[in-house]
Amino acid sequence: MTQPTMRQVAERAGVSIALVSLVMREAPNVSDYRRQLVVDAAAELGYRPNVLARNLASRRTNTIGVVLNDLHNPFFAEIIDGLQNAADAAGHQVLIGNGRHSKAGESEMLETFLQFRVDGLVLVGSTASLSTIEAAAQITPLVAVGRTTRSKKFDTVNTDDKLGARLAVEHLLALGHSRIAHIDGGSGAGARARREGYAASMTTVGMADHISVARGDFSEIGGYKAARELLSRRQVPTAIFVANDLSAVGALDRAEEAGFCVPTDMSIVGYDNTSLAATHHLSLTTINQPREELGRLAFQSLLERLKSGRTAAVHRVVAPSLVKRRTSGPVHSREQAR
Amino acid sequence: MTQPTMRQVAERAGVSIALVSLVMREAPNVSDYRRQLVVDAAAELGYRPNVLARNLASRRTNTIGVVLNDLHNPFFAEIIDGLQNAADAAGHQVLIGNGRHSKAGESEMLETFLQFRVDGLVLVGSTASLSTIEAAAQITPLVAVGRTTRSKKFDTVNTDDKLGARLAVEHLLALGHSRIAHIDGGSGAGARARREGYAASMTTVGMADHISVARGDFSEIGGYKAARELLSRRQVPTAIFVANDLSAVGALDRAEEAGFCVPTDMSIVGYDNTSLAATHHLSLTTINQPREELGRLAFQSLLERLKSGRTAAVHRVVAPSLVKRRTSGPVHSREQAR
DNA sequence: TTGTATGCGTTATCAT
DNA sequence: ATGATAACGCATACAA
Repeated sequence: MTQPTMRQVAERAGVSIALVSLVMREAPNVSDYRRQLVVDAAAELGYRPNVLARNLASRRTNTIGVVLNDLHNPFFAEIIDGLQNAADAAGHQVLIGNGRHSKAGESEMLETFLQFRVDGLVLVGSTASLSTIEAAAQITPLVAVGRTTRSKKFDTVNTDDKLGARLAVEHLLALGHSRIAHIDGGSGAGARARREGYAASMTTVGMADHISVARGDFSEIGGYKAARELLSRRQVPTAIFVANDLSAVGALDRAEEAGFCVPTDMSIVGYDNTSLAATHHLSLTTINQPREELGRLAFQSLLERLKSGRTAAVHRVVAPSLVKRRTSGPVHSREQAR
Repeated sequence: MTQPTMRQVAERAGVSIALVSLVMREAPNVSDYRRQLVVDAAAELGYRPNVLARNLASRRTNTIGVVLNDLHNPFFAEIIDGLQNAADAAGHQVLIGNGRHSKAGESEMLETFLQFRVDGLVLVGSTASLSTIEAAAQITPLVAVGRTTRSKKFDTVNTDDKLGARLAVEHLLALGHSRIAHIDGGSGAGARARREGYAASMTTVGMADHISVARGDFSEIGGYKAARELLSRRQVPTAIFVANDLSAVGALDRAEEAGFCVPTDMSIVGYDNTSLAATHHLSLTTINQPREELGRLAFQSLLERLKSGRTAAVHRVVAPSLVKRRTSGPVHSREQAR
């Protein structure tokens, strides 16, 4: 149960601890002969470097911490994929912490990672306060994904959510809809921009009167409840733009439960273009976010601060796109008359 | 950027480093007066304990590592929920590593956690070789979730998958089906037990002739492809029992794409009862696995080894149950004639 | 209750 | 190319 140390490897190989250290770090100036001695001794003993000691001494951990907030949303899984590919290529470890949808949980994870002295921090879908994030960014390079709040202290990577919302609204307008409602993401990351983009687009085309927003929370059940409220309002919408795919599924459920046929009686457009939306069964019209690229760019931001010592904040924005599927269609005359 | 240490806190508070250490660990025998001195000094300096140094010195990390293999499957997210609740209550940190569906990735994550000297390891949905796992279990307490392989070296927590498969088959039999096919999980965790349970149940009721298995891999696309193959066989099944929900969605997609109406022409039963299956839109008949309990029990196993020093392996099994929804129904006469 | 001293397993500097 | 040795930041036995 007690693991061998460099000391024991050194003794067995008949060399100094320093040399073992050099071999472990694959230093160039070690004779092949002694290197082999050390490698063999280590293998025989089952030596495994103690990363705690190594990181303590070297003052680097070669690890970046990712604070996630919703393990249930495939959107985040896909961001991690991109992030991890990039980190792997650069030889960095990725550790994931679960913020569990709560500010407290998120702060706790943040603190844990800071105590671990990670080299960098990635916050994805964070709802922590700006001051919390900035405080952490003071300590270590930090990038927030999907958060539009701009700060001079940390980097951000996100989709142009206002544009995304506009694409959704314009798609529905083109299909003849006017009573287009929105289920938002509450105080979640990116929710505000999508909500504002929706309102702005509606206003631009002279449909400010039809602006109708129900509060959601980016969860499936949140979408369900919001749809229930929306469909019981005096002015029933003919289309709903939902702030993310997960909520859109909930909204879809409620709409069908209430007897609406999608897309005949009701069009629904989601946001994210997760694997969920792509399933043939759902076939959800949605706004694509380039998820892997978001992850990749996040790591790139970190790397720039780590390697090049960049300190000025960089805010990267990627473009969303419309993905037409089966949950949106032309407005129906029966609906028009409702 | 360079963080304060205990030394500086001690100087500022006018006490010894040891006393600062005591205060940080909330030791009982410290005078209120000095405690306050230390607490204030720490706050003023923005002191944050260095977990690397702490863990190195104390030889405990208070952290357990979880190796996940599929971030995209909500099934795992729900296990983590249960695990994390239990760990929180016991004051343990949880760090997650992504094995990324590959043996190599999983081994790498395992190694990373071992180098971090985590107090315990949880493998969920692992496909690593028995020897790899046993080697790790030699070093630190380890529990595998969803892996039926029994070993004397590590604990396991899993659902009785043979029973689960039987429940699925019996449900379909009761609906009048006889040509019941199975899409398996390939070499994935739990796949074998479900496949064997399926075959055994079919045999028991004298339907060994109708045993028909297509290879999947627990992924959505895997389910899609397997269904495509199944539906093109000479004997087209009237029902499919799929090894997990995610694959069942893929199978459902393919069935509908091929013109089958579910459940009229084709019944589909999944496995896991993830949030996915529960959506009104899918409403997938499935076998429930008590996911949070799996997570809770996993942590409990670890805790027993950690606290009580248990060393004998314990294998916990929980019972699955059938959840009837809308993707399964009585066999249709037209189908019978096919 | 508080302080002193040693060790945890590395890295890294400086000799040789 | 290799070895001694001083950090790294903290915990902990022991002393006071």
